[in-house]
Amino acid sequence: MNTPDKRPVSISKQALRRMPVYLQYLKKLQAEGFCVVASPAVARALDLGEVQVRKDLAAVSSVQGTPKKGFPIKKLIADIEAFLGCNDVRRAVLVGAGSLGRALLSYGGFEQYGLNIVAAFDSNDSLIGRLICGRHIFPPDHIADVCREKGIRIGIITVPADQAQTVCDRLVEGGILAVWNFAPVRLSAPKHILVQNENMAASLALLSRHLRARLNGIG
Amino acid sequence: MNTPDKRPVSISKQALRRMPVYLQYLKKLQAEGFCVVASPAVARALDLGEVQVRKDLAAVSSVQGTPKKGFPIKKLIADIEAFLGCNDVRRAVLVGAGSLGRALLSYGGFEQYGLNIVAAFDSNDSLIGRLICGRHIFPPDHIADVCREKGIRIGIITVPADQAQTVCDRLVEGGILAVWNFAPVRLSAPKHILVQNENMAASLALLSRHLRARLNGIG
DNA sequence: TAGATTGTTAATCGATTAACAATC
DNA sequence: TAGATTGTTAATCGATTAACAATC
Repeated sequence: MNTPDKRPVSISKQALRRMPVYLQYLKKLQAEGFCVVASPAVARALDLGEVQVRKDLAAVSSVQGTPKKGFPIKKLIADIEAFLGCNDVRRAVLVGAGSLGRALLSYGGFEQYGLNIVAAFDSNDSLIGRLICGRHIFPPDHIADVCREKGIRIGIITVPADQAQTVCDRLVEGGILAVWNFAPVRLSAPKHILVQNENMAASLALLSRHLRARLNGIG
Repeated sequence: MNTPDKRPVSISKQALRRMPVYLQYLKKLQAEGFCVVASPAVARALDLGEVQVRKDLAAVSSVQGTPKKGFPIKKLIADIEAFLGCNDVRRAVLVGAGSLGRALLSYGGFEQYGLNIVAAFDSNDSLIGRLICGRHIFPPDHIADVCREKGIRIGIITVPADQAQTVCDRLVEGGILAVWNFAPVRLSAPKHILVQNENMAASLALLSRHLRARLNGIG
């Protein structure tokens, strides 16, 4: 069992985003047979600052690191998993079984973080009733009912932009608490609902501009 | 024609990430028949700070905004597109035609930002030679050759984690300048290569922890 | 012991927000 | 004119980095 709330660990949003990266790397090290790792090594491997890593790990680790040695990998993995809530399984539904939706359905990697997609919805009649990657496809007007019945907390939106708001409303109606939005629109939702936008265009913009700078010698 | 380098417009990384969001919204407004928009309205619609929007728009707009009115939407769209480099088409290749790879191949939205995926690679024999979403699938050992021949600058990696580094090396060998990496690993590449990691696990971590806080009343 | 690594405090850097004069 | 919105400077906030004493 994990120390239940030693303190309300405060950590920056950015540090939180780095946690899955550490987790990934630590698991790799573990698979390779290592038992202990020091922050400078992690920093080098992941191309991050030494102090940053030291601070991040200190923030989530339940044990102190040993000077000259580092942290026990196994414990660190358990701590990060506990911190991220990988252990409490969270059931989610996905709306929009188009290509992106299916990609997410078939991707097994999210289970590692406790996300379990239990059902999917699509307005396409030819999909309804079918099983895609092991999930039943329901028609969109069942969204609220299914969510309520199964006590779902997370909704994943992978429909086109113009349908996203309607879908969001139905999810909220069904008692969802968090929305992971892949549609390129801002959704409006009650304040207590967390809307996390996945914005690939933003990344693309960054990439595109970097490239431009390189080619033109601007930046 | 756009003002060629009025100044080496400096803008924060965060602001750059917001640009596609503005672009999206402005296009929507334009489609609805609006010609002018003021930053407070944009701020409200996108749930951002007024000053932030004002500053962001001022940074990229080629014309001053008119007090009490705002900005001409058409011009603003053109400016943001020019700023992001949506006009210079950049050809890219994609490696890994699994479910995520196909999702990206079938997604038309990136063309809006000047990204054009011209070929794909996969090690699965049953896919090689086929056409997926209009792109030919080649075997992985042609990566470097194809990139060199076609003068490709961007490589998109959607293979499993353990193959990503090899793929990256081949792309670099083929003269790629930027890598958009969807595999959950840090890639090592020469310093002049831009590696942009698309990290959905990071978003999921944020979402998951928020949800946890809400449910447990931590934060 | 000597040296590497730890945890932490203080300084720096970057981005957001508040405040305000200028303008249509 | 009055009022809304603009652009910009200064203040604040948050995150990273530098510095250093403590420790195995």
